[in-house]
Amino acid sequence: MHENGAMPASDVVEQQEQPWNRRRLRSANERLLLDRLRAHGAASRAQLARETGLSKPTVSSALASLEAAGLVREAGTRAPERGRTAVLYAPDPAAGYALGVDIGRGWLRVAVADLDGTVVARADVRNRARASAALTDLVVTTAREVIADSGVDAAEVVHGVVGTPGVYDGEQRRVRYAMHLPGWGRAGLVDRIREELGVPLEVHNDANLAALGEYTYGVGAGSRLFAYILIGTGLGMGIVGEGRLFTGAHGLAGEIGFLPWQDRQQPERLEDAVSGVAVVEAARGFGMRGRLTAKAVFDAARQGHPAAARAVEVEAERIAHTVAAAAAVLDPDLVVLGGGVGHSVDLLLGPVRERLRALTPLRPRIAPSRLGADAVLLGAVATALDTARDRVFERRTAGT
Amino acid sequence: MHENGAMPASDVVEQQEQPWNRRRLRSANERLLLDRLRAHGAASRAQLARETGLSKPTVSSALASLEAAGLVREAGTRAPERGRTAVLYAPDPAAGYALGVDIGRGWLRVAVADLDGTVVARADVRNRARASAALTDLVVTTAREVIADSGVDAAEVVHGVVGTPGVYDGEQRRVRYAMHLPGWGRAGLVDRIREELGVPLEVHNDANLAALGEYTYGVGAGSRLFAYILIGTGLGMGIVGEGRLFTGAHGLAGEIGFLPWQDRQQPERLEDAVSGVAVVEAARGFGMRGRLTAKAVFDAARQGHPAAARAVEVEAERIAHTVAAAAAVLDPDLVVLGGGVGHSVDLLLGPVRERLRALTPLRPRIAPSRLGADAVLLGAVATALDTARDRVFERRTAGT
DNA sequence: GCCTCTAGTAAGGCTCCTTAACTTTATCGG
DNA sequence: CCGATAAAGTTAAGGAGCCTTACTAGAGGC
Repeated sequence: MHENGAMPASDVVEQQEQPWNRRRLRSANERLLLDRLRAHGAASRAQLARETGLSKPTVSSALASLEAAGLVREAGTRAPERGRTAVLYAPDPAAGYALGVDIGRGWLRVAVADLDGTVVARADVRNRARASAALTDLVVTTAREVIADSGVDAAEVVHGVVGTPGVYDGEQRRVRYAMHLPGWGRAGLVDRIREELGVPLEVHNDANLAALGEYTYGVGAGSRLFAYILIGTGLGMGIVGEGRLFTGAHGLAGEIGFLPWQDRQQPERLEDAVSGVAVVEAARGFGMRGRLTAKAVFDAARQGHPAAARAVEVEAERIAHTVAAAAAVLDPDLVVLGGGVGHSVDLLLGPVRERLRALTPLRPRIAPSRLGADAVLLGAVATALDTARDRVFERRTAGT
Repeated sequence: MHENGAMPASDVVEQQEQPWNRRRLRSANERLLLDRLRAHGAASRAQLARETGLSKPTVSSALASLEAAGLVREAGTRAPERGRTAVLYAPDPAAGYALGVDIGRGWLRVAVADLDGTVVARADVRNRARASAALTDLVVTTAREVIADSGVDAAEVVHGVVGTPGVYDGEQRRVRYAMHLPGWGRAGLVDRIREELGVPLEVHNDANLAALGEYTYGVGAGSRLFAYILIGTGLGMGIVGEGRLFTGAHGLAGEIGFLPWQDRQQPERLEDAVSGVAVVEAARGFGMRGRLTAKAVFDAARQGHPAAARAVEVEAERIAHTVAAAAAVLDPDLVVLGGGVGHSVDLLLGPVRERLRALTPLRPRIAPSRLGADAVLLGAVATALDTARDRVFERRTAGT
């Protein structure tokens, strides 16, 4: 189910098939401690011993190894009610860095984060590239600049994730179904970026990453299963269950642009009916004139313009249809609306909920995106961090 | 995501949080060997050592422990090209037994299987119960009979799984949304069965179990992600990814009866439009007369009856709509059609595929159920076996 | 009969965990 | 100010389980 772009993360299943010799035991316990520190924050050795069930000497020695490997560092002290003050340990965020890239139609965004997930450098650049070479160049130079800005040695950037519309086909080494990015479907582009940057890269669908971003940093935190609906130039959905992406058999899960949809009017594909363009078309249909954008229509609706208001109603109904279909198939506990319409979700939320009541008895919580335009970038960072943490651990403990 | 009915399987996540002391290492290696034997069949000690990466002495001693615990037994010999003949070991199927129950509207089916998955006893009984007490009694007495038939000591039946329409609500201790089973929604019924049988029980949705059945014993084997659509009195879908059930946030995933559906005609809910009853209604609408059943309509269509043929066409279109929605959201590599219409899938398959071409560019493989009416029962058995194997391993290795 | 090849066992050593006792350092109460 | 107490952390002894090496057991080829 985990359809990585390239450079797949170390295969968990195979690792579990490995036998349990002593070396793996040691490493498993070090890993246990490190994960605990990441999840619950700094802690003393005695505390870790109590919480993990390991003995105090074991914790001491494992922590010493982790510190020697640069994975963990002292982080202040804490005085208990009475007794000796405890020395606290915390993961060293500077043990490695991850790179996140969001290649969108209008903007290219790049960020570098440390292992704590703190973004240490970032750039947002207009994407005016109209050919594949220009785009790859832009990505490479921007990424280099951001890494330079961060003051981090390039070799410390352990892993990167690129978000893009469409789906990366690892065999043909190219992105498919990315209609809105000119030239971006050519083969070998990602390989070129990877080579020039010297960083292992994965490529993922932007809606999927946005979902992961909302899960890690946003409104999806703690959800058992939620769907992120990205409504912009295109239409996409990302699904996150138990903190992991649900990508389907071929990486096409959530391609809700393909949902069947027979309107009274023309549009045959749902994508054409829900995306930003459709709002404009609907507004025109109801009699609005002038140079319209989706944003303009929403703004007009907010001011009480009747044709715009009706266009928004139509859009809400279509979104409700999408949500209803997703709810019936997936049973999420949360649906997040994001993408280009993010700014206008306040207008849509009420009507969508109302239409939904008429469509289905299932009513998942519906919430606007908290991260807005940053969702994809932060999702890319979060995903890159996941494997970066593994890689750093492996690299640094292997040397010992 | 794993919404068990009750008596949840040992929580994997918590187990992974446990520290790795030597006892767990031993047990992990024994487990590794046992799983390998189950997956790839009988093997010698030397062979296991080569394949798992453990040393020969370790394999020998672990296998000796497993044999002493009754989990593994000698299973003949094999002579290599030259050299000493090897003694083969295989999992002992008689180390424990699992119980599967399928509570359907028309039939109650019960089976007992050994740890190899071989059904050792089975009964199919008409379900004429019209009240909750009668149904629970029928389940209990039938299960007792089957266990007695199998010649297995009741204490050796380690785990059971019950399949039913609807969804089990573990908090309220009752089955919800099971419209077609009179009285079956009352609270505490499952607890009563569990008590009277003295077997730990889980309850799962029938479509979900059917999907698992097709995955384990049927046409879904090896699929990365597939959906089983159960079309009978009701309409349901089970989703299996990487061999595990996908149940959604509240166990309602695949409740495609709730898919939005606006037909030119009346039915508002898809369930009413696709189920067996709907076929009959459609046939009547096209002018068929007499006492009709779904089966009768399909038979007539096979004979060339024009109204019946048109009713089947309509049904195919509705199924195609369902498949298209599932495909867009989930991206399965396989969709299995089963349930009451199972016998008539040959008639539907062609038209469904044809309609699908018009609806969406995504075209997962569509196949008829291989297990037919046994899918739910075998799925229940397979699910029960999963946890039964764990339980038996824990119980028998704990004593050592 | 001897060689070769594979299966399986025995002995010794290594790693890493645990238990238990001990040291260190803090607060509290007189 | 000093001993009692309590918590943090270390040291030392012991043990469980794995690996390596070296061996024995049994089957076939020459």
